[in-house]
Amino acid sequence: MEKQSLARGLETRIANKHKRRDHIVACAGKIIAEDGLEAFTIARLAEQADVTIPTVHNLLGKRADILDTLVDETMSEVMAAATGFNPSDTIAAVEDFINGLTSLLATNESLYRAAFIAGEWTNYFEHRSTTGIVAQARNQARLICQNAVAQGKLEGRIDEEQIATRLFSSQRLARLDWMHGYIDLETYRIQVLTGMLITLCADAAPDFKEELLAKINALK
Amino acid sequence: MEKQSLARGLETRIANKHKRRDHIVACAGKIIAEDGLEAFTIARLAEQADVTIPTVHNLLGKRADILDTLVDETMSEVMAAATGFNPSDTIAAVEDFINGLTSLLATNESLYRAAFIAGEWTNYFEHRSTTGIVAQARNQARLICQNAVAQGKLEGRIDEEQIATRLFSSQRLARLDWMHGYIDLETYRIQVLTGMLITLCADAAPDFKEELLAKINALK
DNA sequence: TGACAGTTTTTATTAATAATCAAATTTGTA
DNA sequence: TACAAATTTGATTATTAATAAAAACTGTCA
Repeated sequence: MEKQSLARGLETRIANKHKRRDHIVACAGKIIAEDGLEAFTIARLAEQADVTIPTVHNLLGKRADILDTLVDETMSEVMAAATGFNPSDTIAAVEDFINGLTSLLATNESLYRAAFIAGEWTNYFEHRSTTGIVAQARNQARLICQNAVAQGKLEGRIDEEQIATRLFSSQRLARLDWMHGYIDLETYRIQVLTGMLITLCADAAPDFKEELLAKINALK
Repeated sequence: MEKQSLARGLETRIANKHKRRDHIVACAGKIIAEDGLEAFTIARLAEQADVTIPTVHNLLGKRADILDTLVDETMSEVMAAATGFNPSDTIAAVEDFINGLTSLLATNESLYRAAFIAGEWTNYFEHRSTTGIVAQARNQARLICQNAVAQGKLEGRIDEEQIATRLFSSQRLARLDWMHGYIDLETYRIQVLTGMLITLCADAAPDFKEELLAKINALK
């Protein structure tokens, strides 16, 4: 009896609450995408979402929480886009990875930039963590390396973990430059690709190295 | 006559002003080093420096200007420490570079971390700029590569500019991890070294590659 | 040394922002 | 329509950056 009384309309309310919450998060992304992180104030967000400031806080918590939410949601899209390549064809895997990623980013470049900036700000990419986007990216790099070693494309004279680390780094560093607006998305793509291929060169068996060099020099 | 009147005691005043200014900047570094950028408020700075808030503003301008000043001063030390190696001995040059740099950072690790954090925040490392610490680091990397190519250590099958870019990147990325507190200074040193040596491997002539591999595997 | 011209510091104040609480309102259901 | 509970909001507090104008101080020279 009491339970029924408590539950009266609760489910519907929760569903509505989520809708309103999502709307506010979308507005947050829009503000940051348009005018940067500096412009992202609670007052501005409330205005944009057509609610009052306390409502924003009630639904999403404090400013940092709102950024966390935005970053979380955006990064799950990014994660999804950066998978699905076939790790056994080393060069194709590298290409598919970065092409998939930049294709997604291109769909709303300023929003994704905003989310990455917010992510850096909130320490989302704390790379010791064993879950999340960083761990996933590292695992993908490792997988590519393991396959390449197994196929004799890499000689194994350098620890494959080291190679994987550098593959991952290529992607990370270029992304930072794109995020800061130093380079555009296409340059980002090329730099990641070049960086990864050069890294692979360091331990490549002769035939594979020829293949890599041809690719690298075609990219210039 | 009027000029003399204007100049009355001016030089002494300017000297004193600089002293007071320097003291405040030092306090700023101390605060950030101890409690991070978040703790760095004008009120806290004024208290630490034993002056009032308007004095801080009068001597150093707005908050962002204070950070700029701190970063500028710290980075000129860093620049000085990261030079002076002999670029013709490739491996030694790489080692001297990173050893010189980390030795300096070790003298006041938290302060330097603070300055790098502030520098990222103020976009000090905007890497398109053709002057400053970024350009210098890139030029050093380029110099090392040019020497290596000239000596036949690198085969020149990969554009030496690309190799230089990756040498520079190795340093930059590891430094970011150190700055964020993900890795300690010694790990930073090892990672830069490993990254640079692996990069050189990608285009190394056979003999030089053996030398590099020996170094890399000794580092693990 | 003392007056003073100009610099420096400070008191007082403004403006912007994040965050919270209790009161008023709205919502979904029976 | 009435109700219980969730939601929103007006009002308010606290923190911070920044500034203007008055007060205090400083270094020099007669």
